[in-house]
Amino acid sequence: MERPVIEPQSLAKSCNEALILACLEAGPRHGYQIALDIEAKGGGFFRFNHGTLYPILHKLEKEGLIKGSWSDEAGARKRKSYTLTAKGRRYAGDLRAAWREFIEH
Amino acid sequence: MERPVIEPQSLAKSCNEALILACLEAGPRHGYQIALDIEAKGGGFFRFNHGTLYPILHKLEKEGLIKGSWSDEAGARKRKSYTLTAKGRRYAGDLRAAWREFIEH
DNA sequence: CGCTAGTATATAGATACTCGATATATTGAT
DNA sequence: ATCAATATATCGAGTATCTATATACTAGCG
Repeated sequence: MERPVIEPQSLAKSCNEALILACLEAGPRHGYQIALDIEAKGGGFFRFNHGTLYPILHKLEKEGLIKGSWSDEAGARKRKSYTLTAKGRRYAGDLRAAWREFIEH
Repeated sequence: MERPVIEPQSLAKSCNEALILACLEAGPRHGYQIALDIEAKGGGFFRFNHGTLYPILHKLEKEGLIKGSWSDEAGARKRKSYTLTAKGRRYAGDLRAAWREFIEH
């Protein structure tokens, strides 16, 4: 099983997806937090669009790469926490390794 | 001048652009060679689409990040070699640094 | 010499994605 | 009470990408 989990038809598995998956590798978090993390980590270079974020999360969930679950704590605001699935973790690892070849000269 | 050269409205400066720029940081090369390099370096994970490549190169050239020049050697096939401009080199460096934060855990 | 495969750039229609705006609702601060 | 921040979500318009197609040169083969 050398091949990536999801057939990459191309590079269109966009920056957004790659960054979100890399972010979730560090641990589960909810959508808004992902956006803030990416903005902070990217040193202001990546400005995340909230209108872009949620559709991607839904797509990734539909593809089985991440899994969302609503928190139901009393007195706390409702939020949906996302975790990488086994499939998603493999995919994120492969994707990151491929990127590293270009990033580390 | 801490700010990136080109205002990144978002992440939409796609994977394709980031990879092409990172590729050209290693030295000038022509379109087809860029596609082969990215395929090879990405370990089969990135499969580059030739129909995608050339429009992006034209766009990057129009934005002043890269500069193309036709080789005119006798007996050799015509090809357009692309080089990073000063602006493009700065942008590519910033972009790579931002990506590194996510790639190197 | 004709055939095929690989090199090399380029464009177009259909599809998919992202942007920016908008909507809703809760929490914390002044 | 009011404002800003948190938190998720959707929609139309604009943009980018995919797939297929087109052109043309080079090298290798029998």
